[in-house]
Amino acid sequence: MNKKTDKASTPQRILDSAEALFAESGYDGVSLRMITKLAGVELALPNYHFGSKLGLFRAVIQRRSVILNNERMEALNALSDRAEIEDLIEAFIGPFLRRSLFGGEGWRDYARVVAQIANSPRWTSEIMSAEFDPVAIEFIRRVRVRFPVAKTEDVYWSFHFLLGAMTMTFAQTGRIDLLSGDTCHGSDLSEIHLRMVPFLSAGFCRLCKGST
Amino acid sequence: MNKKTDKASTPQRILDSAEALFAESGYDGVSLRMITKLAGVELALPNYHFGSKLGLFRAVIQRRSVILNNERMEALNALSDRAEIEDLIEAFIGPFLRRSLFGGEGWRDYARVVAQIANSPRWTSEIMSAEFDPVAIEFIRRVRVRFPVAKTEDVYWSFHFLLGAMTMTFAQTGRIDLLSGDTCHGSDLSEIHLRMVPFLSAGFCRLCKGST
DNA sequence: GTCTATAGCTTGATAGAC
DNA sequence: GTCTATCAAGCTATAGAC
Repeated sequence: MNKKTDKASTPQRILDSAEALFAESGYDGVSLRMITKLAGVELALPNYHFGSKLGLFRAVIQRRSVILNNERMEALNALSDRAEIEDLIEAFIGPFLRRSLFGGEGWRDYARVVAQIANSPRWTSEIMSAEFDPVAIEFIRRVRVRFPVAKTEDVYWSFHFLLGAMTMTFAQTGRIDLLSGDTCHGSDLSEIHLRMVPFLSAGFCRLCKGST
Repeated sequence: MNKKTDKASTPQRILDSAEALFAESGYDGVSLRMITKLAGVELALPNYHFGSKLGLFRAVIQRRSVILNNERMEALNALSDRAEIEDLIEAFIGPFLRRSLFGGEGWRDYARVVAQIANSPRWTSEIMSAEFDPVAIEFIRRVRVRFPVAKTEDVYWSFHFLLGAMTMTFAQTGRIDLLSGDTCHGSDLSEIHLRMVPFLSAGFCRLCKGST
């Protein structure tokens, strides 16, 4: 039984348990029985509250992507049209980064689920585009304002590289800890923030400034 | 039945079919029944040739990672100690990129499987580190020769961002095609090569040159 | 090396009582 | 909204004939 969810409503308990398990083993690696056992509820309840296993999966994603997208959109709208690329990238990745760092296990697990769906063709249109395209489009619009001479393709590809680096990093797979012999820590997101924004900003500048 | 594998040996046919299906739906999203049906072989044969479903999964990865790692190591060893960061990155990602582009469906599917395991904590030590750490370590060693003043952490994190951008890009999820309204094409890897090496090189320079 | 048959278990979903 | 019971289908793995 999940300590954090003992007093939460049934749908919340189900969402929390599903999120934790999906993060570790993916959509098909988890059964409704595993989820309901962890949540301490009956097997029939996920289907009652969410219609189906797929409905539950979508609900797990949507619950936090709504919050995240609001925060990102607000951060972008707080910037002037003359904002530097560093500010734009900070607005896009900052909310996700801070949630992963300070938001507890739930947000960390959510980031792991996002990394999985972002890297599989299976969920591309069904979930990724549906959930994240509006903010992505606004981010790209502002990058083009910042770099008016940039080719359209260069902006999209820069965003794509950002997306890959971001999703893998926030998923905290443990790879960099292992590879670096514990010199780097995937869970120390302040260690990350210091490096991800400059790294990606430099990439955008090189590609979008027009001066090759 | 798979046209390409009609005349191949049974283990090869099984590997090819498993690769294609794992690429789309991941390890748990695919059953031995689906694999053997696509391969046109009996249900018992994967277990005979590979011991278990997990053994088959490992074999799918290893078959091509051995080839890939040899090519990458050779490309790195062909460089002098004074090679530019662009050359180092080209040596690391070039072989994977060219295989994905010219290697046919098998290599494309392999890249999709790699993206999934690279983005899940579940396979980090078991597969990712076991298969890819040696080349990663050699790449990082050479980056540190190129940037002697760089902090250890900056080099590892730069590599991590490279890894995220690379695996998602080569997985060809279709996201950038959809997002860009078919302006960019995830399958046009020459379009990618032109942008990924500069983007990542700029990131490495910003982080590892020591001049913030 | 291949094929048939099957054991033993788990799966998602639901019908019906409360 | 919850709980029990259950269904039909699917799952991995293997034993034994050829």
